[in-house]
Amino acid sequence: MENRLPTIKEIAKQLNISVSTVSRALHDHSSIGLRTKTRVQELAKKLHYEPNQTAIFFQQGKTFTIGVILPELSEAFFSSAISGIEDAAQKAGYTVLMGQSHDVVEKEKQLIDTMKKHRVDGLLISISKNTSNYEHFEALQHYNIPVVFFDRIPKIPNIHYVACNMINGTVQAINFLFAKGHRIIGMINGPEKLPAAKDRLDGYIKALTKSRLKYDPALVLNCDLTKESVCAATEKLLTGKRRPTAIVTFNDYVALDAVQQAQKMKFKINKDICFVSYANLPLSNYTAFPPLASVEQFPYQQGQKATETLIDLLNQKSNGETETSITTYYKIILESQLIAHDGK
Amino acid sequence: MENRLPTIKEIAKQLNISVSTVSRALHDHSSIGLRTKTRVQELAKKLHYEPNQTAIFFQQGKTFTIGVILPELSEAFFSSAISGIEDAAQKAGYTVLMGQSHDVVEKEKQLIDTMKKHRVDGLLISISKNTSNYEHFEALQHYNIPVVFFDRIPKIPNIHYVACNMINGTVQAINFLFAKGHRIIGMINGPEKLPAAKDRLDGYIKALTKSRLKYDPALVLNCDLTKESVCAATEKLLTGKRRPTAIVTFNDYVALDAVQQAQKMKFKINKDICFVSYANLPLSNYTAFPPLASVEQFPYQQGQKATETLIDLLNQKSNGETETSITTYYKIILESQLIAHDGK
DNA sequence: AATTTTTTCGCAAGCGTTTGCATAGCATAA
DNA sequence: TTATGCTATGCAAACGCTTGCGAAAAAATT
Repeated sequence: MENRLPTIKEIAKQLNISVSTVSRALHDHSSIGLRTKTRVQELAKKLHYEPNQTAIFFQQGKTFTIGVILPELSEAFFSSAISGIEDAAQKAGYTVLMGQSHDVVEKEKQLIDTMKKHRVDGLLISISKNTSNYEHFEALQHYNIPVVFFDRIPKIPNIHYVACNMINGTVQAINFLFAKGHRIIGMINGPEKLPAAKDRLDGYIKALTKSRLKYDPALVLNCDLTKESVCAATEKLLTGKRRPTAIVTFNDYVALDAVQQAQKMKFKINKDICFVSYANLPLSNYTAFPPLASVEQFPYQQGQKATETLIDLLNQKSNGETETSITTYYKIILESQLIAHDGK
Repeated sequence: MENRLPTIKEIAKQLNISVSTVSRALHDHSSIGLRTKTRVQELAKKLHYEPNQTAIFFQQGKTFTIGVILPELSEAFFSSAISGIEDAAQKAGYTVLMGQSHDVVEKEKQLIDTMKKHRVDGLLISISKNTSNYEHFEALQHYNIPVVFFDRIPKIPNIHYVACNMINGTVQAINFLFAKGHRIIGMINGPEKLPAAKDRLDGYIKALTKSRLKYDPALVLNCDLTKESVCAATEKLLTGKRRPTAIVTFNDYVALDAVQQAQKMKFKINKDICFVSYANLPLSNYTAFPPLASVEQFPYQQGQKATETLIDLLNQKSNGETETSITTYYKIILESQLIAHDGK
């Protein structure tokens, strides 16, 4: 009952032909006679033959596998992204190997190692928020394995990436609030290091200037996304000298925490104080006081797009474009979009 | 600049020794002299040598990869589960290859094929809700590749699985409502086909009987989880002859939709009508009228546990236990648990 | 019938690694 | 000195498959 999987060698022996003939027959090669072709194919089916991909991968030096490294699979943003990635990969005949860094740099390095050893054809990476040293990414260049970063992009030149432009979304958000009559608008931003936080701030300043409102740094606070820091920031804003009538928060979770804190401080939501945020989570539809609007970042599409460009790169590579000829780096920016939650 | 990755053969040539010596040196084999060992290791480091896993996989017939097939990555339950899976796999030195079936059977079959071809060492599967024909799973037995099902289990004998017992959780839920004085308790269940739905119903009946309440089939409705069907079910329950004062819903999303519908019908939530559900999503903390309580199904732990038992099986296999000797099938049941949301 | 073309197939190398076995060199013990 | 035992290394096969090239067989053309 030793159920060894059948190989083409097996088939060849049983049919008294050579393995090369079997191989070609299974690939419907033109140089194989119809008679033997069908004989081979029938026996293959009968034996439940399945080509050993590991042998093929090895033989061809290509695995049709793309590695994905991201911080946290259970986070809504990333689970949408990975969903888009997997869909796009599946469509192109690739499978995805994945690992989560949990935002710890050491794990991120390990994962890169694993992926390298697995000989993934390419890599999709959203970097850990604690990563400030990028040499393990740069090392990948030596190995000639294409990388497309998404969402969380390292600050190094000459990389491919797809990200969502938060600036425009932020501008939309501010304009939205401006149109509603708000003139003092605060912001609870994320960790300063995050590029995503910088984008938001840039958009914030840009929109204010356009609306001829003055930019007051005291109205912008950073938080580390923990509930405590969000509450602290909220409290500080709402007790400050210039009390904002609206606050833009880093994401929906921050918004929810901030709302709670504001309520605790006896502020009337959407009356004394309004919130606008990012992410556009579905839950917004259900909560008591969802942000008035939320900037959608299209995680699924980001994942999808990143995968598609990676596969593009892979095709270029196999089409003989030498590495040196690849001088263009994909820098794909999706536009974020403000989604207003029509307050019934 | 043709950046071919260095091989052990390269190293051998440069050092004028044989590949086997290099191989052994890199593995710190005892039969290699210290002198050559260090020479090899140093050159390897200098050349940035990385063993070609694909060759090793092929050679060893083991990939240290486990395949995961589940319906939808972006669903909260599954994204938690996959997070647990990945963590457990990573800990054991495995990587995970994954695909989503989007609940379409054909894709599920394809994925199994892909996984088979990739020669994953084992498989973790949560089946599509539309799967009623299980032969593509049974075929896996022939290939001697271990499978552990989780959460959504096919109804076939002799399989390994880990699931969460919804019966107890349901009993807890009903008892919880009973203790609050409710005597007419409705249920908006999921699709009848789903075993998960059966569990809930079983628990429902069991608890009612224990509390000496009579089981009224009119109080239990099935829905297909779409908003429309949920609303329809809610309306039907709330306009029925015996109007329930509490409703147990299939999951938190269903609960939220039902709450909306009830509000639209001018019912006062938590006064005229109460809700209890499943999933225990974090968002419950934020919504205006979260279910009074929710049955936690521990998706992360399920994923983790499933992975651990799969790896157990793999170890048994490599330890020479013949397949015939494996007569015991793991049937691991986690107990669900009612989490009350202390209504402040 | 002789020759060319086409069809159909086999040989063998190669992909990178591991590993059982053989074999040098060399020191130690008899 | 010779036999014995290590130590350190090399040889070669094996894993399953693909593919360039050559060759036999069959068919078509003179």
